[in-house]
Amino acid sequence: MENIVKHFDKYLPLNDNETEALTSRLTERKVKRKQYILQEGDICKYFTYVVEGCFKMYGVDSSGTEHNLIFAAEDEWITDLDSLHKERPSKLFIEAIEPTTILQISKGDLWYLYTNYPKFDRNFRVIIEDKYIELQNRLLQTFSTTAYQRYESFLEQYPNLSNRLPNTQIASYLGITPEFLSKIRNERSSK
Amino acid sequence: MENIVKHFDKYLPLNDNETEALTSRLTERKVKRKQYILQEGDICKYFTYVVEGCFKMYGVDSSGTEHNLIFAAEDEWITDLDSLHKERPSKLFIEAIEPTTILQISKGDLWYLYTNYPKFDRNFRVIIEDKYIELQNRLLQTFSTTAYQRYESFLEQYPNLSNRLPNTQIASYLGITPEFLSKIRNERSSK
DNA sequence: TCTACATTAAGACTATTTCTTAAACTAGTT
DNA sequence: AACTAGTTTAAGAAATAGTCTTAATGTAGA
Repeated sequence: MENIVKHFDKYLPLNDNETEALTSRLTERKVKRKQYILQEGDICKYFTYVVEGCFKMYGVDSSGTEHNLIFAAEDEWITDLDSLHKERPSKLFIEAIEPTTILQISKGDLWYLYTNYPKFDRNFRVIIEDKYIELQNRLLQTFSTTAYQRYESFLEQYPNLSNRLPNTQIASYLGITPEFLSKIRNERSSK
Repeated sequence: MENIVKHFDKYLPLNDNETEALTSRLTERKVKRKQYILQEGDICKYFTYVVEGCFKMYGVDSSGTEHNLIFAAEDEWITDLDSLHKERPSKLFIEAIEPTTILQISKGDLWYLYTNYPKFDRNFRVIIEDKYIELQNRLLQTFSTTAYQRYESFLEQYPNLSNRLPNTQIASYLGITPEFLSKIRNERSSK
């Protein structure tokens, strides 16, 4: 719980009331490698904060291929906002890549916080805005650069993740096959 | 100004104080077709609400090709959040596709509203969340479907825009050439 | 009315990426 | 410590979605 309180220090830090209101509504869970916290068809019930470990969120296309939308490691939030908000079945999976510890808040409790402690509106506004920026840059890159360049920027932007994740997962994030990523890495190291 | 006040009725409606605080900080502008409200290299200063007309926001790649990230028509917000927040030069252009009327609020004034009227934190949190969902679905589609399918969903999701926009602009949004979009349209109509 | 731009067409083309197979390696699990 | 499943590299052949080119026609803005 310390982590998440410190987490908010990056935004508007929480006072004692707010801290209590938040922590009393969080549930800690341990999730094993390859375990899901959301599967396609489920309605997403929680906003999840990662204390330790790492998730991937991905969709599966008609031919069964996984496409990683985003990773979430320590000190990051993850959820399927679409499903959470609109209470419709998710098109996505959220799966642990490592043994992971999380704190979860249910939609109802989160709404309670929003209504009674406006600071959460503020803090989550900024959190989402940052995620939006990330996603927008990613989309622009996807349109306007080659897989080689996208791998380069991935390494730059997420140096910690790039050591930690299997290349299959990185390939899926970049939108290519693992074999092709291997070629890119080969090309890279030889120059 | 009526429009924008009504706009907030979709979220938490504004009371008289909030309405006054907002409207007194908005500047109305008329923008001609092909005129920019943001160019690459500028630092984005405003959050812009579209009263009437339509913008495209796009990036230009190393070979000079434009890639449309998003359109914004009546009753929508547009800005380069990255540049606005971090006060760094934008990588994007925001250009009017039609003669357009807008209401703009400066970053400073927006921050003032956030600080003094928490409802704006709430409302913009929800606005951004919706945009985030849109972007996430778009990214997933880009990875997992063909241009044909993406065109289909574009027509479904933005029926009004699809009549209004030149196909060159739609092609740029889909990440293909206008010639290829023409092929897709041809294929479509013949079945 | 003029002019620039948008659309359609159609065929040739190609670059990027996938597919396939296979061998070597690595890390998680018991 | 051994087993097993999954990961990485390799390399050549193959596919294909999408581009390029040219050109004629259509359309909307000024």
